[in-house]
Amino acid sequence: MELTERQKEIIEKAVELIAESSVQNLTIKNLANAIGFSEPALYRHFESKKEILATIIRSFENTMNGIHEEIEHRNLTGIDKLDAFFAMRFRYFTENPDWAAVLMCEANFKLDSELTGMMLDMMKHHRMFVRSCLQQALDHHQIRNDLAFDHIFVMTVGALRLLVTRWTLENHQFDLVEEGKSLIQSLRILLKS
Amino acid sequence: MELTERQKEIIEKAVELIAESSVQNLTIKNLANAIGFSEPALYRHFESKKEILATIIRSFENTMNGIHEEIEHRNLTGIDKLDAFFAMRFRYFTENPDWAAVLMCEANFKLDSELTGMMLDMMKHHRMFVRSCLQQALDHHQIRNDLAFDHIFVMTVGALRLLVTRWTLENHQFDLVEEGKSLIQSLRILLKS
DNA sequence: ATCTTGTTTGTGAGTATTAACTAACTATTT
DNA sequence: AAATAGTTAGTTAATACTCACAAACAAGAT
Repeated sequence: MELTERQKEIIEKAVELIAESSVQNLTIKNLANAIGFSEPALYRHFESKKEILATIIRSFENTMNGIHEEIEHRNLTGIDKLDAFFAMRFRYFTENPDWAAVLMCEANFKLDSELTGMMLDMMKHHRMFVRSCLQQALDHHQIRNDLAFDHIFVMTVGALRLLVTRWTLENHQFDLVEEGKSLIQSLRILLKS
Repeated sequence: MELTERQKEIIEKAVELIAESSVQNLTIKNLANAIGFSEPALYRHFESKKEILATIIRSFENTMNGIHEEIEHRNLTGIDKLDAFFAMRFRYFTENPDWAAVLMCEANFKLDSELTGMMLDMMKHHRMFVRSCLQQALDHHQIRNDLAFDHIFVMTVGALRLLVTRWTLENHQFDLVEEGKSLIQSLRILLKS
């Protein structure tokens, strides 16, 4: 799981290439050219193209785990936890916009059923975390209880997801962190009990 | 723009193949095999692979235009118009689940910049329609006015989009029309003034 | 009825290009 | 002398697409 500097450089460039258009743009040749060495050199650092994609998923998972840990350290509950989580996510995406473009679109990993599985697992983790926060918020009467739980979930996550998608399609022309904060504020107003 | 029966069959199969995994699964060979004729036979009906993808986008656009026309016939306003629009969309997706999977993911058309442009245009149209409905709803005081317009938009569309995405990922294991209706109901409750 | 002619829709055999990946070798550092 | 990280020159398979040809069918003229 420890990556060498060269490996980090490779997956960074790979993410760049995928973000530029799509996974169809990630070829060994393109990737090697982007880094500035020959195709076979790539195979000194990764077994296969699939392994590169798998590493991208694992790296992102690692980052998200880091965010989760930091969140747990802060002893927040319910809606404040969720708030902090999304704020940190937006900050990460702002610093790594290509990663946002690549990972918001699961189609990029449909090359292989194993990769698709990894992607679904990650999404499940994310979903469970958000749901637990929302459940906690409900339990603490931080949010209204006249709505189906699933609807609250889908509105919250759907709105925030779409914000990121728009930010990507509009070439990062607005401040995701600020807009995100503001959107979460609106969600809090709507959902408060 | 008029398609022959054979052409309709071809794009239907093409959509099936893309939905099955992704656009990477759409090759001339796969498509010809799925239909049951040889590769060159395809070129009797479409100039190129790109033309097949463009036809998919245009067909969907046509369907959506049909929905828009029918909506206009009903003389609905604001939130009722939006309601009817999404209900019809969900009905269409239920009857054509593969089309939902293919068209909810713009990455499937990043093969070519022209296709990407067509896709963005279609999304823009969609966005403008929804925004006009929401603006009308605001003007008629059907929805609360203490929230940023963009936030209302992103919550509404984001929630409904995510519902479709989940429905696709979960292999259509719930009734999209019913769940959609129920979600719209919740949105109306939240947003009413 | 049949011959001619043209159109439509298919075929088998091929093209050029590009994909992921490998083998054998070399320069550099440890 | 051994591991590391690169090279050139390949391989094999798949890609989108083309070409020359053929079967099927539908008029229209004889």
